[in-house]
Amino acid sequence: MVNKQIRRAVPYWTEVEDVFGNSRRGSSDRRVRRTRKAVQQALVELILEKGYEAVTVTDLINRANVGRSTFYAHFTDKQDVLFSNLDELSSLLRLAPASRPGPLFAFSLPMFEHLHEQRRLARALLGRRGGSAVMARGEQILATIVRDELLAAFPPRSTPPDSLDLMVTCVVGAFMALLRKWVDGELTATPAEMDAAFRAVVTPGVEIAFRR
Amino acid sequence: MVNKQIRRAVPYWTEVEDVFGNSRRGSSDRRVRRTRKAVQQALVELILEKGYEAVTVTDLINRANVGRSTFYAHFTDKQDVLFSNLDELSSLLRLAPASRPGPLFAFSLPMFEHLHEQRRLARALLGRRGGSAVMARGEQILATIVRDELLAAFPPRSTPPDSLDLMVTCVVGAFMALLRKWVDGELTATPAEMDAAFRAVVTPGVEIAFRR
DNA sequence: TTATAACCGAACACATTGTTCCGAAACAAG
DNA sequence: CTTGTTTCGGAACAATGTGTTCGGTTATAA
Repeated sequence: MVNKQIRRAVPYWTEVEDVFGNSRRGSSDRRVRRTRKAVQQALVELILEKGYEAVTVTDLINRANVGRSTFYAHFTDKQDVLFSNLDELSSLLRLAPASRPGPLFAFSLPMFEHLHEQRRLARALLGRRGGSAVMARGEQILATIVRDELLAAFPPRSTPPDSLDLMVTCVVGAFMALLRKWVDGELTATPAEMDAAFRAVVTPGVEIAFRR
Repeated sequence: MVNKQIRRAVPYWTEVEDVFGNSRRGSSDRRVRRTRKAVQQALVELILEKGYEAVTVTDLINRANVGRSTFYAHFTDKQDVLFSNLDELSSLLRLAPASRPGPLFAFSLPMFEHLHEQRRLARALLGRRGGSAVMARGEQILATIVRDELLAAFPPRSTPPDSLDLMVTCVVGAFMALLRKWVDGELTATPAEMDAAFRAVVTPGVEIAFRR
């Protein structure tokens, strides 16, 4: 009577790692790919319709036409689905070699351009209707990028480290604020214009602070 | 058998208005004041312990030692309690005459100072563990302040209006990012240092953009 | 073809929300 | 102090959402 069969969905998978450091997988079984994609797409649709907070797991499985037990065989949470969607956006955050000499904040333009192409997904994940978790993680990643870039561009001795933190926070905060309003459609501008505005406000202050 | 008696808690109240434009009241009945304050304090405590999202209404009424029906006689939501707490912080946002000549972004230092005094409350309401609604509203209010300040300091013709929006977004984004990390204790600095860092990064870019 | 794994869906226990009701207690006014 | 009013407490309730279990069915890969 004891059920010794281990019930595992998503078995023979190869490991991949997303921007969160979580392990994600690419399946060999067609059913698995089908189910996961259906749920992910359903989440994006529902976020754009009602906002992330308002989306329930019941909504998801109805929209995706997936059984309840099936859902929980693949994802632990609503949030798990949210994060799984980030695989597609992760490449975007991986650019920025950080040690290449050049103009400051080189990540800006490519990032705006990439988000422009993925408008729909970006809006769902990064906009106000999306959960704040994605933005928070993006902020974190961007902070290390900016920090490394500044340390590479200027001799580390010229500034006390805690002052550097303050500066990084300012720069990242300005960028993320621009980005959020842009994907939400509250700002109408081309990627080039966004990049120009960001750099115009932020760069002079940074360079003066480093007395270049 | 019909209950014609209108059951209203919180009756003979004088109107007040908070930063959200909602009407709040100061009661003459001691029981009412006692109940409201108990719930508000309970929320602050619980936010600092578990974070806003994790706090349930049941948690609130247990911590505050208040009956369930009593709670719903005073507040509609968890969020309603959150907003009601803002009365204490509202004065902080009301400063900034906006039309007085002087250094740019004069709101910055007083705001950091005031938040430093109200450390505990500020952390609960504005920090990561607090709901994002408060931050969102603060951002909105600050945006109009910054916008008015820039329009007052520079002739409106010198800049296209949509470019102004971009700049305002940058400035507000930088400030709010600093503020959030500061109240969360991720940044250790005095109010004066916070103000200096904010102005150092942001001011040069703004003044150059307006070719002063 | 066949063994296996994924799927469906119902049923379940549990938590949370917001409402209703009534007796008890606190309050303010006279 | 008495009296009429208002608030409080707390149980009970329906409604909704979550996450788990399990037996039967179907799709998949080899």
